[in-house]
Amino acid sequence: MKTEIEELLRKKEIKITANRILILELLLNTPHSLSIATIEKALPWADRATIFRTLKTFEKKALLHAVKDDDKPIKYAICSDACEVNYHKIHPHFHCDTCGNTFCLYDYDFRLPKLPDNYTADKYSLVINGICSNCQKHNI
Amino acid sequence: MKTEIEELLRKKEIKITANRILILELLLNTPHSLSIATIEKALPWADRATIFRTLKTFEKKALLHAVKDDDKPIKYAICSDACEVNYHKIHPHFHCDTCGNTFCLYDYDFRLPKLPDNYTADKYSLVINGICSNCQKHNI
DNA sequence: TACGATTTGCAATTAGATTGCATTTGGTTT
DNA sequence: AAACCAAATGCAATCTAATTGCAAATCGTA
Ligand SMILES: [Mn+2]
Ligand SMILES: [Mn+2]
Ligand SMILES: [Zn+2]
Ligand SMILES: [Zn+2]
Repeated sequence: MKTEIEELLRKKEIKITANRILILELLLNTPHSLSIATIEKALPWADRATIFRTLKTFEKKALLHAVKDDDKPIKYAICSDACEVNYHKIHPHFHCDTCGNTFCLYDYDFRLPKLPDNYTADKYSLVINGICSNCQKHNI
Repeated sequence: MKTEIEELLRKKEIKITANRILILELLLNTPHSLSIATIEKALPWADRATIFRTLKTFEKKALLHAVKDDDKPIKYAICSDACEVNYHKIHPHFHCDTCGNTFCLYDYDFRLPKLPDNYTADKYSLVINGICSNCQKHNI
């Protein structure tokens, strides 16, 4: 496991450090996006500023992306394999009103409809709110 | 003009005050959403806290809605006529990378595609980034 | 081992949103 | 008109999240 993570960091040209390994491991093992505060709770020995800068580094290297839902602390999630430094695969996100988690919807078939005349688009952000598959089950 | 505004406030059951009239007038006369800071600049005599609470009041009464694009300060825009206290007409927003303004797209034909199994949606937020009609013209 | 470039830890700052509280204001009741 | 009450306002203070400065710790390499 740790080897895979180091491999990933190497591939993205990010210098390997203990902090980075553990933060990346946490993100990889979590099915939803995480905020700095949440990462801080999961890795109590880690410093907030270090987490912040680690996330920024990862973001710059297209290892993860910021997820901005309606809630306050910004969350971060691992990028798709397709993402590179100069190309980010845009995709919708789903925010569950029950568990509060926000998920990346990589397989959701969504395309932007034609814009009004004289408007050009280069990216979008779609956040859907509702109840996630997991909370659906536990709520019967 | 002022009479129309007072009429609108009356219809929404909001007590009429000087602050509210002028803040609402500004929002009505602006084609894009406005942040508290921007309103503060346009109405220098107004207090930030008062603007804040006025916007909250307006929001609660379905006179306007918060617009959350990728940029930091939250913006606010007048609601559509269809909006009521218990029903808000959801619509996409357009953020212009050139002028920085964010517009409501009331006439944009957008419907949420079918979600993955076991996911239910009750609302969404779509923000499109690009260049607006106005900046398009000035950029030839 | 010494050196130079990064990364890290800790404290402090910034930005924006939000609140407490005393005062003012506006409408209503004697 | 004077007293009265509730809501609105102004100003300062607080809170949360994001971000930065700087010195010490690290790491790879000469
Ligand atoms: Mn995502
Ligand atoms: Mn809008
Ligand atoms: Zn859920
Ligand atoms: Zn524009």
